[in-house]
Amino acid sequence: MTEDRQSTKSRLLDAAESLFAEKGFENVSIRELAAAAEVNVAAVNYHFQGKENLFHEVILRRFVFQRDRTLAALDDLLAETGGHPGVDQVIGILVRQHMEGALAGPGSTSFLSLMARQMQPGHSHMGGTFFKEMVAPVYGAFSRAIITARPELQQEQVSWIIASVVGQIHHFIMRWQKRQDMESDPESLQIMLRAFPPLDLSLPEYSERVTEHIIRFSTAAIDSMFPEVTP
Amino acid sequence: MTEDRQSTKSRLLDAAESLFAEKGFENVSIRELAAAAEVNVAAVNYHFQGKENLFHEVILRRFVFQRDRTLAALDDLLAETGGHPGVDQVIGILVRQHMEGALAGPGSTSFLSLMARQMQPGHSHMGGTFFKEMVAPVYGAFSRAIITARPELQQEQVSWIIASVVGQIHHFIMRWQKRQDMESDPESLQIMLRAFPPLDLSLPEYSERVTEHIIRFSTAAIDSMFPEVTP
DNA sequence: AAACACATTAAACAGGTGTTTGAATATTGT
DNA sequence: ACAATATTCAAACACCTGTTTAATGTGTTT
Repeated sequence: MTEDRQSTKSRLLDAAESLFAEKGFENVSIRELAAAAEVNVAAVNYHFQGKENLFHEVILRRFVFQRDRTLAALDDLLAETGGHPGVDQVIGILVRQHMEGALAGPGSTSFLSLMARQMQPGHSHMGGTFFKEMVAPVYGAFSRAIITARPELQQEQVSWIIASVVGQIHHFIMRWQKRQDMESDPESLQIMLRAFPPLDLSLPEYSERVTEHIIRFSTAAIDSMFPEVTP
Repeated sequence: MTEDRQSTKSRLLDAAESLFAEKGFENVSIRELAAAAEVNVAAVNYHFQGKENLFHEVILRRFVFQRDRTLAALDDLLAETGGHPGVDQVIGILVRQHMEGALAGPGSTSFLSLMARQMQPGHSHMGGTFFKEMVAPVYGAFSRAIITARPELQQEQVSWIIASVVGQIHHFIMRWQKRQDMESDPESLQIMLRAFPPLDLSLPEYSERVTEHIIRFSTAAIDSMFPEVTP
Protein backbone atom coordinates (compact mmCIF):
# COMPACT_ATOMS: atom_id res chain seq x y z
CA MET A 1 0.00 0.00 0.00
CA THR A 2 1.43 3.32 -1.07
CA GLU A 3 -0.66 5.46 1.27
CA ASP A 4 -3.48 6.32 -1.07
CA ARG A 5 -5.10 7.38 2.16
CA GLN A 6 -4.38 7.05 5.89
CA SER A 7 -2.87 3.89 7.22
CA THR A 8 -5.12 1.14 8.44
CA LYS A 9 -4.04 1.82 11.98
CA SER A 10 -4.91 5.50 12.00
CA ARG A 11 -8.14 5.01 10.08
CA LEU A 12 -9.07 2.59 12.82
CA LEU A 13 -8.11 5.07 15.53
CA ASP A 14 -10.21 7.80 13.94
CA ALA A 15 -13.26 5.64 13.45
CA ALA A 16 -12.91 4.28 16.97
CA GLU A 17 -12.70 7.72 18.51
CA SER A 18 -15.85 8.99 16.95
CA LEU A 19 -17.82 5.79 17.45
CA PHE A 20 -16.74 5.26 21.07
CA ALA A 21 -17.57 8.87 21.89
CA GLU A 22 -20.93 8.65 20.21
CA LYS A 23 -22.18 5.27 21.41
CA GLY A 24 -19.92 4.16 24.25
CA PHE A 25 -17.33 1.44 24.42
CA GLU A 26 -19.67 -1.46 25.01
CA ASN A 27 -22.11 -0.41 22.31
CA VAL A 28 -19.61 -0.48 19.47
CA SER A 29 -18.77 -3.87 18.00
CA ILE A 30 -15.50 -4.66 16.33
CA ARG A 31 -17.34 -5.40 13.13
CA GLU A 32 -18.94 -1.97 13.28
CA LEU A 33 -15.55 -0.38 13.81
CA ALA A 34 -14.02 -2.32 10.96
CA ALA A 35 -16.81 -1.33 8.62
CA ALA A 36 -16.52 2.36 9.52
CA ALA A 37 -12.76 2.30 9.02
CA GLU A 38 -13.09 0.09 5.93
CA VAL A 39 -10.71 -2.51 7.27
CA ASN A 40 -10.94 -6.20 8.05
CA VAL A 41 -12.27 -7.25 11.44
CA ALA A 42 -8.98 -8.90 12.30
CA ALA A 43 -7.16 -5.59 11.89
CA VAL A 44 -8.23 -4.46 15.35
CA ASN A 45 -6.53 -7.39 17.00
CA TYR A 46 -3.56 -7.30 14.68
CA HIS A 47 -2.76 -3.64 15.30
CA PHE A 48 -4.05 -3.16 18.83
CA GLN A 49 -4.16 -6.58 20.43
CA GLY A 50 -7.80 -6.26 21.33
CA LYS A 51 -10.67 -3.85 21.60
CA GLU A 52 -9.80 -2.63 25.10
CA ASN A 53 -6.33 -1.62 23.98
CA LEU A 54 -7.69 0.24 21.00
CA PHE A 55 -9.85 2.24 23.38
CA HIS A 56 -6.83 3.04 25.51
CA GLU A 57 -4.83 4.26 22.55
CA VAL A 58 -7.74 6.40 21.43
CA ILE A 59 -8.09 8.27 24.68
CA LEU A 60 -4.34 8.47 25.11
CA ARG A 61 -3.93 10.20 21.76
CA ARG A 62 -6.72 12.68 22.43
CA PHE A 63 -5.62 13.41 25.99
CA VAL A 64 -2.01 14.00 25.07
CA PHE A 65 -3.15 16.44 22.43
CA GLN A 66 -5.46 18.20 24.85
CA ARG A 67 -2.88 18.31 27.62
CA ASP A 68 -0.15 19.80 25.44
CA ARG A 69 -2.47 22.37 23.96
CA THR A 70 -3.57 23.44 27.42
CA LEU A 71 -0.09 23.69 28.88
CA ALA A 72 1.01 25.71 25.87
CA ALA A 73 -1.89 28.11 26.28
CA LEU A 74 -1.01 28.58 29.93
CA ASP A 75 2.61 29.29 29.06
CA ASP A 76 1.49 31.84 26.49
CA LEU A 77 -0.61 33.62 29.05
CA LEU A 78 2.22 33.75 31.56
CA ALA A 79 4.54 35.09 28.87
CA GLU A 80 2.08 37.72 27.69
CA THR A 81 1.43 38.99 31.19
CA GLY A 82 5.04 38.98 32.22
CA GLY A 83 4.42 36.32 34.81
CA HIS A 84 1.60 38.26 36.47
CA PRO A 85 -1.71 36.98 35.08
CA GLY A 86 -5.06 37.78 36.58
CA VAL A 87 -7.10 34.97 38.13
CA ASP A 88 -9.80 35.66 35.61
CA GLN A 89 -7.31 35.11 32.82
CA VAL A 90 -6.06 31.82 34.25
CA ILE A 91 -9.60 30.59 34.75
CA GLY A 92 -10.35 31.79 31.23
CA ILE A 93 -7.71 29.47 29.83
CA LEU A 94 -8.99 26.59 31.93
CA VAL A 95 -12.54 27.07 30.71
CA ARG A 96 -11.80 27.79 27.07
CA GLN A 97 -9.41 24.87 26.66
CA HIS A 98 -11.98 22.47 28.01
CA MET A 99 -14.81 23.93 25.99
CA GLU A 100 -12.88 23.86 22.75
CA GLY A 101 -11.50 20.41 23.38
CA ALA A 102 -14.95 19.10 24.11
CA LEU A 103 -17.20 20.95 21.72
CA ALA A 104 -15.23 22.43 18.86
CA GLY A 105 -13.96 21.00 15.62
CA PRO A 106 -14.50 17.65 13.96
CA GLY A 107 -13.83 14.64 16.12
CA SER A 108 -13.19 16.88 19.07
CA THR A 109 -16.83 16.48 19.89
CA SER A 110 -15.55 13.39 21.50
CA PHE A 111 -13.06 14.59 24.06
CA LEU A 112 -15.28 15.05 27.03
CA SER A 113 -17.51 12.17 26.09
CA LEU A 114 -14.45 10.00 26.22
CA MET A 115 -13.39 11.69 29.43
CA ALA A 116 -16.76 11.07 31.00
CA ARG A 117 -16.71 7.44 29.99
CA GLN A 118 -13.16 7.00 31.18
CA MET A 119 -14.24 8.35 34.56
CA GLN A 120 -17.10 5.91 34.88
CA PRO A 121 -16.59 3.04 37.27
CA GLY A 122 -15.57 -0.23 35.75
CA HIS A 123 -13.16 1.19 33.22
CA SER A 124 -9.62 0.07 33.65
CA HIS A 125 -7.28 2.76 34.88
CA MET A 126 -4.60 2.20 32.29
CA GLY A 127 -2.15 1.27 35.00
CA GLY A 128 -2.11 4.69 36.59
CA THR A 129 -0.77 6.31 33.44
CA PHE A 130 -3.87 8.29 32.78
CA PHE A 131 -3.97 10.12 36.06
CA LYS A 132 -0.26 10.65 36.51
CA GLU A 133 0.53 11.69 32.94
CA MET A 134 -2.66 13.48 31.90
CA VAL A 135 -4.55 14.93 34.83
CA ALA A 136 -1.85 15.71 37.37
CA PRO A 137 0.41 17.87 35.14
CA VAL A 138 -2.43 20.08 33.93
CA TYR A 139 -3.85 20.31 37.40
CA GLY A 140 -0.47 21.28 38.83
CA ALA A 141 0.17 23.91 36.18
CA PHE A 142 -3.14 25.62 36.84
CA SER A 143 -2.55 25.39 40.54
CA ARG A 144 0.77 27.22 40.21
CA ALA A 145 -0.67 29.78 37.80
CA ILE A 146 -3.46 30.69 40.17
CA ILE A 147 -1.01 31.05 43.03
CA THR A 148 1.14 33.41 41.01
CA ALA A 149 -2.00 35.39 40.34
CA ARG A 150 -2.98 35.37 44.00
CA PRO A 151 0.06 34.57 46.13
CA GLU A 152 -1.88 34.80 49.36
CA LEU A 153 -3.87 31.66 48.53
CA GLN A 154 -2.97 28.33 50.08
CA GLN A 155 -2.51 25.37 47.80
CA GLU A 156 -5.46 23.57 49.32
CA GLN A 157 -7.71 26.54 48.77
CA VAL A 158 -6.63 26.56 45.14
CA SER A 159 -7.55 22.88 44.84
CA TRP A 160 -11.05 23.63 46.00
CA ILE A 161 -11.34 26.48 43.55
CA ILE A 162 -10.17 24.46 40.59
CA ALA A 163 -12.57 21.70 41.48
CA SER A 164 -15.46 24.15 41.55
CA VAL A 165 -14.46 25.60 38.20
CA VAL A 166 -13.95 22.25 36.51
CA GLY A 167 -17.24 21.02 37.90
CA GLN A 168 -19.06 23.89 36.27
CA ILE A 169 -17.25 23.36 32.99
CA HIS A 170 -18.12 19.68 32.78
CA HIS A 171 -21.71 20.37 33.67
CA PHE A 172 -22.25 22.94 30.96
CA ILE A 173 -20.55 20.73 28.41
CA MET A 174 -22.66 17.79 29.48
CA ARG A 175 -25.76 19.93 29.04
CA TRP A 176 -24.86 20.74 25.49
CA GLN A 177 -24.19 17.13 24.67
CA LYS A 178 -27.51 16.10 26.18
CA ARG A 179 -29.18 18.81 24.17
CA GLN A 180 -27.66 17.37 21.02
CA ASP A 181 -28.75 13.92 22.05
CA MET A 182 -32.32 15.13 22.49
CA GLU A 183 -32.74 16.40 18.95
CA SER A 184 -34.40 13.09 18.27
CA ASP A 185 -37.09 13.70 20.92
CA PRO A 186 -38.58 17.13 20.17
CA GLU A 187 -40.97 17.11 23.11
CA SER A 188 -38.29 16.61 25.75
CA LEU A 189 -36.06 19.02 23.88
CA GLN A 190 -38.59 21.81 24.17
CA ILE A 191 -38.93 21.33 27.90
CA MET A 192 -35.18 21.29 28.28
CA LEU A 193 -34.71 24.46 26.26
CA ARG A 194 -37.28 26.23 28.36
CA ALA A 195 -35.71 25.12 31.64
CA PHE A 196 -32.09 25.76 30.68
CA PRO A 197 -32.05 29.17 29.04
CA PRO A 198 -28.77 29.40 27.18
CA LEU A 199 -29.21 26.06 25.43
CA ASP A 200 -31.30 27.51 22.62
CA LEU A 201 -28.31 29.33 21.20
CA SER A 202 -25.88 28.19 18.55
CA LEU A 203 -22.78 26.36 19.70
CA PRO A 204 -20.37 29.30 19.47
CA GLU A 205 -22.79 31.58 21.27
CA TYR A 206 -23.48 29.01 23.93
CA SER A 207 -19.81 28.40 24.38
CA GLU A 208 -19.10 32.08 24.72
CA ARG A 209 -21.88 32.79 27.19
CA VAL A 210 -20.95 29.81 29.33
CA THR A 211 -17.30 30.76 29.36
CA GLU A 212 -18.17 34.28 30.38
CA HIS A 213 -20.47 33.10 33.14
CA ILE A 214 -18.06 30.61 34.68
CA ILE A 215 -15.29 33.19 34.74
CA ARG A 216 -17.54 35.83 36.32
CA PHE A 217 -19.09 33.45 38.80
CA SER A 218 -15.80 31.94 39.89
CA THR A 219 -13.76 35.12 40.15
CA ALA A 220 -16.62 36.71 42.03
CA ALA A 221 -16.49 33.85 44.50
CA ILE A 222 -12.74 34.10 44.86
CA ASP A 223 -12.80 37.85 45.28
CA SER A 224 -15.48 37.58 47.89
CA MET A 225 -13.93 34.70 49.82
CA PHE A 226 -10.38 36.05 49.64
CA PRO A 227 -10.56 39.81 49.17
CA GLU A 228 -7.70 41.05 47.07
CA VAL A 229 -5.02 42.95 48.96
CA THR A 230 -4.22 45.43 46.22
CA PRO A 231 -2.33 48.55 47.20
CA MET B 1 -46.43 -17.14 47.82
CA THR B 2 -46.82 -15.95 51.36
CA GLU B 3 -44.13 -13.27 51.29
CA ASP B 4 -41.43 -15.12 53.16
CA ARG B 5 -39.36 -12.34 51.70
CA GLN B 6 -39.76 -9.63 49.10
CA SER B 7 -41.65 -10.33 45.94
CA THR B 8 -39.76 -11.51 42.89
CA LYS B 9 -40.40 -8.22 41.20
CA SER B 10 -38.96 -6.04 43.94
CA ARG B 11 -36.02 -8.35 44.58
CA LEU B 12 -35.26 -7.95 40.91
CA LEU B 13 -35.55 -4.18 41.12
CA ASP B 14 -33.19 -4.04 44.08
CA ALA B 15 -30.59 -6.29 42.55
CA ALA B 16 -30.84 -4.42 39.28
CA GLU B 17 -30.36 -1.04 40.89
CA SER B 18 -27.18 -1.98 42.68
CA LEU B 19 -25.73 -3.94 39.78
CA PHE B 20 -26.54 -1.35 37.13
CA ALA B 21 -25.07 1.40 39.27
CA GLU B 22 -21.95 -0.60 39.97
CA LYS B 23 -21.17 -2.00 36.56
CA GLY B 24 -23.30 -0.15 34.04
CA PHE B 25 -26.29 -1.30 32.03
CA GLU B 26 -24.39 -3.06 29.27
CA ASN B 27 -22.06 -4.89 31.64
CA VAL B 28 -24.78 -6.67 33.59
CA SER B 29 -26.29 -9.75 32.02
CA ILE B 30 -29.78 -10.95 32.70
CA ARG B 31 -28.37 -14.19 34.09
CA GLU B 32 -26.23 -12.18 36.51
CA LEU B 33 -29.28 -10.20 37.59
CA ALA B 34 -31.34 -13.31 38.04
CA ALA B 35 -28.64 -14.94 40.14
CA ALA B 36 -28.27 -11.89 42.38
CA ALA B 37 -32.00 -11.66 42.91
CA GLU B 38 -32.33 -15.44 43.20
CA VAL B 39 -34.97 -15.66 40.51
CA ASN B 40 -35.25 -17.43 37.19
CA VAL B 41 -33.84 -15.76 34.10
CA ALA B 42 -37.27 -15.60 32.53
CA ALA B 43 -38.55 -13.50 35.41
CA VAL B 44 -37.01 -10.35 33.98
CA ASN B 45 -39.01 -10.64 30.79
CA TYR B 46 -42.12 -11.84 32.56
CA HIS B 47 -42.26 -8.92 35.00
CA PHE B 48 -40.59 -6.16 33.01
CA GLN B 49 -40.88 -7.13 29.35
CA GLY B 50 -37.17 -6.83 28.75
CA LYS B 51 -33.94 -5.59 30.23
CA GLU B 52 -34.29 -2.04 28.99
CA ASN B 53 -37.64 -1.67 30.70
CA LEU B 54 -36.26 -2.99 33.95
CA PHE B 55 -33.63 -0.30 33.80
CA HIS B 56 -36.27 2.34 33.25
CA GLU B 57 -38.29 1.18 36.22
CA VAL B 58 -35.19 1.18 38.37
CA ILE B 59 -34.27 4.77 37.69
CA LEU B 60 -37.89 5.85 37.83
CA ARG B 61 -38.28 4.46 41.34
CA ARG B 62 -35.09 6.06 42.61
CA PHE B 63 -35.77 9.41 40.97
CA VAL B 64 -39.29 9.66 42.28
CA PHE B 65 -37.97 8.96 45.76
CA GLN B 66 -35.23 11.53 45.40
CA ARG B 67 -37.53 14.14 43.92
CA ASP B 68 -40.13 13.84 46.67
CA ARG B 69 -37.53 13.90 49.40
CA THR B 70 -36.00 17.05 47.95
CA LEU B 71 -39.27 18.89 47.47
CA ALA B 72 -40.27 18.01 51.04
CA ALA B 73 -36.98 19.32 52.40
CA LEU B 74 -37.47 22.57 50.51
CA ASP B 75 -40.97 22.92 51.90
CA ASP B 76 -39.67 22.34 55.40
CA LEU B 77 -37.09 25.06 54.98
CA LEU B 78 -39.66 27.53 53.72
CA ALA B 79 -41.93 26.68 56.65
CA GLU B 80 -39.18 26.99 59.24
CA THR B 81 -38.03 30.34 57.95
CA GLY B 82 -41.51 31.75 57.58
CA GLY B 83 -41.11 31.99 53.84
CA HIS B 84 -37.89 33.98 54.05
CA PRO B 85 -34.97 31.58 53.69
CA GLY B 86 -31.40 32.68 53.05
CA VAL B 87 -29.77 31.80 49.76
CA ASP B 88 -27.19 29.81 51.68
CA GLN B 89 -29.97 27.74 53.22
CA VAL B 90 -31.61 27.03 49.88
CA ILE B 91 -28.31 26.06 48.33
CA GLY B 92 -27.62 23.97 51.42
CA ILE B 93 -30.74 21.92 50.73
CA LEU B 94 -29.78 21.53 47.09
CA VAL B 95 -26.32 20.29 47.94
CA ARG B 96 -27.22 18.06 50.86
CA GLN B 97 -30.08 16.34 49.05
CA HIS B 98 -27.85 15.46 46.16
CA MET B 99 -24.98 14.35 48.35
CA GLU B 100 -27.16 12.14 50.50
CA GLY B 101 -29.03 10.72 47.55
CA ALA B 102 -25.80 9.90 45.81
CA LEU B 103 -23.49 8.83 48.56
CA ALA B 104 -25.39 7.87 51.69
CA GLY B 105 -27.17 4.72 52.73
CA PRO B 106 -27.30 1.26 51.19
CA GLY B 107 -28.28 1.16 47.56
CA SER B 108 -28.32 4.93 47.46
CA THR B 109 -24.73 4.74 46.39
CA SER B 110 -26.36 4.29 43.09
CA PHE B 111 -28.41 7.40 42.55
CA LEU B 112 -25.91 9.58 40.83
CA SER B 113 -24.26 6.69 39.08
CA LEU B 114 -27.61 5.96 37.55
CA MET B 115 -28.12 9.63 36.88
CA ALA B 116 -24.78 9.90 35.14
CA ARG B 117 -25.53 6.88 33.00
CA GLN B 118 -28.98 8.11 32.19
CA MET B 119 -27.42 11.36 31.01
CA GLN B 120 -24.98 9.65 28.70
CA PRO B 121 -25.80 9.80 25.03
CA GLY B 122 -27.45 6.77 23.57
CA HIS B 123 -29.78 6.08 26.46
CA SER B 124 -33.39 6.33 25.60
CA HIS B 125 -35.14 9.31 27.05
CA MET B 126 -38.10 7.46 28.48
CA GLY B 127 -40.41 9.37 26.23
CA GLY B 128 -39.80 12.71 27.83
CA THR B 129 -41.11 11.53 31.19
CA PHE B 130 -37.76 11.75 32.88
CA PHE B 131 -37.13 15.38 32.19
CA LYS B 132 -40.65 16.68 32.61
CA GLU B 133 -41.54 14.70 35.73
CA MET B 134 -38.20 14.48 37.52
CA VAL B 135 -35.88 17.33 36.63
CA ALA B 136 -38.19 20.20 35.83
CA PRO B 137 -40.23 20.22 39.09
CA VAL B 138 -37.18 20.17 41.32
CA TYR B 139 -35.47 22.73 39.20
CA GLY B 140 -38.50 25.00 39.30
CA ALA B 141 -38.91 24.70 43.05
CA PHE B 142 -35.32 25.69 43.70
CA SER B 143 -35.63 28.51 41.23
CA ARG B 144 -38.61 29.93 43.10
CA ALA B 145 -36.97 29.41 46.48
CA ILE B 146 -33.88 31.35 45.48
CA ILE B 147 -36.00 34.16 44.14
CA THR B 148 -37.90 34.43 47.41
CA ALA B 149 -34.53 34.61 49.11
CA ARG B 150 -33.27 37.24 46.69
CA PRO B 151 -36.24 38.90 44.98
CA GLU B 152 -34.04 41.21 42.96
CA LEU B 153 -32.65 38.29 40.90
CA GLN B 154 -33.97 37.59 37.42
CA GLN B 155 -35.10 34.08 36.62
CA GLU B 156 -32.39 33.65 34.03
CA GLN B 157 -29.72 34.68 36.49
CA VAL B 158 -31.05 32.07 38.88
CA SER B 159 -30.79 29.43 36.17
CA TRP B 160 -27.13 30.19 35.74
CA ILE B 161 -26.56 30.03 39.46
CA ILE B 162 -28.30 26.69 39.88
CA ALA B 163 -26.31 25.26 36.99
CA SER B 164 -23.06 26.34 38.60
CA VAL B 165 -24.06 24.83 41.92
CA VAL B 166 -25.27 21.55 40.45
CA GLY B 167 -22.13 21.30 38.36
CA GLN B 168 -19.99 21.52 41.45
CA ILE B 169 -22.12 18.96 43.27
CA HIS B 170 -21.90 16.40 40.50
CA HIS B 171 -18.19 16.90 40.16
CA PHE B 172 -17.45 16.31 43.83
CA ILE B 173 -19.68 13.27 43.88
CA MET B 174 -18.00 11.92 40.76
CA ARG B 175 -14.64 12.39 42.46
CA TRP B 176 -15.67 10.31 45.40
CA GLN B 177 -16.99 7.55 43.19
CA LYS B 178 -13.79 7.53 41.18
CA ARG B 179 -11.85 7.37 44.41
CA GLN B 180 -13.85 4.32 45.42
CA ASP B 181 -13.26 2.80 42.05
CA MET B 182 -9.52 3.28 42.40
CA GLU B 183 -9.18 1.28 45.58
CA SER B 184 -8.13 -1.55 43.34
CA ASP B 185 -5.19 0.39 41.93
CA PRO B 186 -3.21 1.69 44.93
CA GLU B 187 -0.62 3.54 42.86
CA SER B 188 -3.13 5.70 41.01
CA LEU B 189 -5.08 6.12 44.21
CA GLN B 190 -2.10 7.65 45.99
CA ILE B 191 -1.55 10.16 43.22
CA MET B 192 -5.20 11.06 43.23
CA LEU B 193 -5.32 11.53 47.01
CA ARG B 194 -2.33 13.82 46.82
CA ALA B 195 -3.79 15.91 44.01
CA PHE B 196 -7.32 16.17 45.38
CA PRO B 197 -6.92 17.02 49.06
CA PRO B 198 -10.26 16.29 50.69
CA LEU B 199 -10.51 12.80 49.19
CA ASP B 200 -8.45 11.20 51.93
CA LEU B 201 -11.21 11.73 54.46
CA SER B 202 -14.00 9.39 55.46
CA LEU B 203 -17.25 9.67 53.56
CA PRO B 204 -19.15 11.70 56.16
CA GLU B 205 -16.26 14.09 56.61
CA TYR B 206 -15.79 14.43 52.87
CA SER B 207 -19.46 15.01 52.39
CA GLU B 208 -19.52 17.68 55.09
CA ARG B 209 -16.46 19.55 53.85
CA VAL B 210 -17.70 19.50 50.27
CA THR B 211 -21.13 20.72 51.26
CA GLU B 212 -19.60 23.53 53.26
CA HIS B 213 -17.33 24.53 50.42
CA ILE B 214 -19.98 24.60 47.72
CA ILE B 215 -22.27 26.71 49.89
CA ARG B 216 -19.49 29.17 50.75
CA PHE B 217 -18.16 29.35 47.20
CA SER B 218 -21.56 29.81 45.62
CA THR B 219 -23.02 32.30 48.07
CA ALA B 220 -19.79 34.28 47.87
CA ALA B 221 -20.20 34.43 44.11
CA ILE B 222 -23.83 35.49 44.39
CA ASP B 223 -23.12 38.10 47.03
CA SER B 224 -20.30 39.51 44.94
CA MET B 225 -22.17 39.48 41.63
CA PHE B 226 -25.44 40.75 43.07
CA PRO B 227 -24.70 42.68 46.26
CA GLU B 228 -27.49 42.31 48.78
CA VAL B 229 -29.68 45.32 49.24
CA THR B 230 -30.38 44.89 52.95
CA PRO B 231 -31.84 47.81 54.82
C1' DA C 1 15.46 -13.98 -7.73
C1' DA C 2 14.57 -15.97 -3.68
C1' DA C 3 13.84 -15.03 1.12
C1' DC C 4 11.91 -12.39 4.31
C1' DA C 5 8.91 -9.82 7.40
C1' DC C 6 4.86 -7.37 7.38
C1' DA C 7 -0.13 -6.66 6.26
C1' DT C 8 -4.65 -8.08 4.85
C1' DT C 9 -8.18 -11.37 4.13
C1' DA C 10 -12.33 -14.75 4.62
C1' DA C 11 -13.67 -18.19 7.48
C1' DA C 12 -14.23 -20.39 11.64
C1' DC C 13 -14.27 -20.58 16.86
C1' DA C 14 -15.94 -20.74 21.48
C1' DG C 15 -18.75 -18.48 24.38
C1' DG C 16 -22.13 -15.15 25.94
C1' DT C 17 -26.35 -12.31 24.80
C1' DG C 18 -31.52 -11.16 25.45
C1' DT C 19 -35.59 -13.47 24.71
C1' DT C 20 -39.14 -17.24 24.09
C1' DT C 21 -41.25 -21.59 24.89
C1' DG C 22 -44.25 -24.89 27.04
C1' DA C 23 -44.83 -27.56 30.89
C1' DA C 24 -45.13 -27.53 36.00
C1' DT C 25 -46.49 -25.25 40.09
C1' DA C 26 -48.80 -21.67 43.13
C1' DT C 27 -52.38 -18.58 44.00
C1' DT C 28 -56.80 -16.77 43.57
C1' DG C 29 -61.84 -16.46 42.94
C1' DT C 30 -66.18 -18.84 43.21
C1' DA D 1 -63.57 -28.48 45.57
C1' DC D 2 -62.95 -26.98 41.15
C1' DA D 3 -61.65 -23.88 37.59
C1' DA D 4 -59.07 -19.99 36.17
C1' DT D 5 -55.41 -17.14 36.48
C1' DA D 6 -50.75 -15.87 37.69
C1' DT D 7 -46.16 -17.16 38.46
C1' DT D 8 -41.91 -20.04 38.22
C1' DC D 9 -38.87 -23.07 35.91
C1' DA D 10 -35.39 -25.64 32.84
C1' DA D 11 -34.43 -25.84 28.31
C1' DA D 12 -33.92 -24.17 23.90
C1' DC D 13 -33.58 -20.39 20.39
C1' DA D 14 -31.42 -17.31 17.26
C1' DC D 15 -28.07 -14.12 17.19
C1' DC D 16 -24.04 -11.38 18.22
C1' DT D 17 -19.64 -10.94 20.68
C1' DG D 18 -14.27 -10.58 20.66
C1' DT D 19 -10.71 -13.30 19.08
C1' DT D 20 -7.96 -16.65 16.33
C1' DT D 21 -6.57 -19.23 12.37
C1' DA D 22 -4.31 -20.26 8.22
C1' DA D 23 -3.90 -18.70 3.65
C1' DT D 24 -2.89 -14.94 0.53
C1' DG D 25 -1.04 -10.74 -0.86
C1' DT D 26 2.47 -6.82 -0.56
C1' DG D 27 6.75 -4.50 -0.36
C1' DT D 28 11.63 -4.69 1.11
C1' DT D 29 16.15 -6.80 1.70
C1' DT D 30 19.86 -9.70 0.34
